[in-house]
Amino acid sequence: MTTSEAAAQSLSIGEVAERTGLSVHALRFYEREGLLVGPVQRTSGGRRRYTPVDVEWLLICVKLRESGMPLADLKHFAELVRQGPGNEAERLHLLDTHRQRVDAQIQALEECRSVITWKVAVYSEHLARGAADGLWAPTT
Amino acid sequence: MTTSEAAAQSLSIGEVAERTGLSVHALRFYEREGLLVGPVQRTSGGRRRYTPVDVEWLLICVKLRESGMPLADLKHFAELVRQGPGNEAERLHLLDTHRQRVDAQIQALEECRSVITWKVAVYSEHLARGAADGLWAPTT
DNA sequence: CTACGATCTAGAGCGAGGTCTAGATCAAGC
DNA sequence: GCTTGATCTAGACCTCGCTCTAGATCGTAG
Repeated sequence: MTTSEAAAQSLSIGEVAERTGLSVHALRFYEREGLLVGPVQRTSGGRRRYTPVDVEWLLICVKLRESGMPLADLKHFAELVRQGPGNEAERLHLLDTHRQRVDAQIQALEECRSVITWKVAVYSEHLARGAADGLWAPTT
Repeated sequence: MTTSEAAAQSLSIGEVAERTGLSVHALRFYEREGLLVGPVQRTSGGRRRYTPVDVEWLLICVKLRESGMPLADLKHFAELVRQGPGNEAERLHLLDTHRQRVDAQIQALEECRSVITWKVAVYSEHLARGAADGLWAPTT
């Protein structure tokens, strides 16, 4: 890839915000916090230029955050990647641990869902019978 | 139910904390914030005594919180219940809206899960092939 | 009666995860 | 050259949801 091709593919912070769903504030915050793998390139004027690899990494960050990974873990993962090859086992462990947490979360949510669904059914049934049943007094 | 039976069934804040998983601090906080349906009864000495109905409500609160309902919504729900019969439609709406959010959350988590699973598979495969493949450089 | 642990109130403090502000600079269009 | 909008930095500020502290009181076991 030539320099001009790289420049053509690179994106401004605003464009990256659009593509990732993160705010420009959050993007700068993530960078300060060391959550990115490399330092973001700058134009001669000092503006950030994100490469497609940067964006790919950010999209993964978004997925990990969305699923509840704390910023600290994300930072740790970024550090491992920065260190380069040799620590793949640790990266794997980090991801797999998180996957287990996500599984637990899904299960917990499904339990909540069934409790809520049951309550919704109770109210629906009551309303379907109409106000005629004036004595019904839901405790909750 | 006689007064003494009610007393026998009632629980101290510590016992309720155990049964609900909330801390005693959180229980007092919830009360202050108006998240409970009624005022908690007190002993002559001023200690709280929770009824089984209080505990049942708290268990529902826990499920709703666990599934991401904000305290403000929980408070709103509690207010509706406090107002008594007549607003069941609104309660239903509140719960059903939340159920939809939970569904969306579960779906989002499942997407995250599949992204993570894929990444885990990539690393596993790499590690299974061993370090012989020295040129492999994961971008993330 | 004395300890000692549980509970009380009011209010301060905290950690996570951003968000926003001020004031300056950059870059593109007219 | 001038205007306008995007971006820059450093750092203050915010919301949420508790958590903790201090100092007093209650209540039970010995």
